[in-house]
Amino acid sequence: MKRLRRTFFNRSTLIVAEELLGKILVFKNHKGIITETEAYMGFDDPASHAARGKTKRTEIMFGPPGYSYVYLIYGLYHCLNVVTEKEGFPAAVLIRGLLVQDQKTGKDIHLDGPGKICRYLGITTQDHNKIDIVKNEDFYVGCVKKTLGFKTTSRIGIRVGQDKLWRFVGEF
DNA sequence: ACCCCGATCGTA
DNA sequence: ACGATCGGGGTT
Repeated sequence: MKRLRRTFFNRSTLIVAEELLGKILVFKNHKGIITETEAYMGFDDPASHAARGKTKRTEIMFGPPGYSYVYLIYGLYHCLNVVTEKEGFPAAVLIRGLLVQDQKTGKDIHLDGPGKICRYLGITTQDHNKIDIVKNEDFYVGCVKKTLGFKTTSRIGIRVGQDKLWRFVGEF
């Protein structure tokens, strides 16, 4: 499958978040259609982990685009992001929705939530943080010709930064 | 060393 | 509405 290159991720995070809708996430033997994303970017976004500067956890968000950022939330769940924008500007897109076909049952499963996605795919901070998904053989985003319609809303699960409509929900 | 809190999810 | 569960990051 043709895959997204670094130039795709080296753009405005809002554009990347929107255009990731309908693309295919490939992880090992799994494939799924991305149905929901959120943007986190810059120093004026209080909901972003990286808004108050670089730390050991968030340094990947300051790095070059096209890398995974996987973090543990509430001590229980992992969340997958893809780093966006030029090196030095902290930004990433959170993958919140994925439509997969279960390999045992053949049934469609809508993984609606970032924790569910990582749990289903087996993505962890320990094993899958800071991976270059532009180069990796079994962790990348594939191109798709179709683009989905979408809506924007405020982001889920945050207390600050709710004024920004940076959640992108695909219509499929 | 200590404390608070969180980009969630399942159950009630 | 709430508890589970733990690492990050700021403060002492």
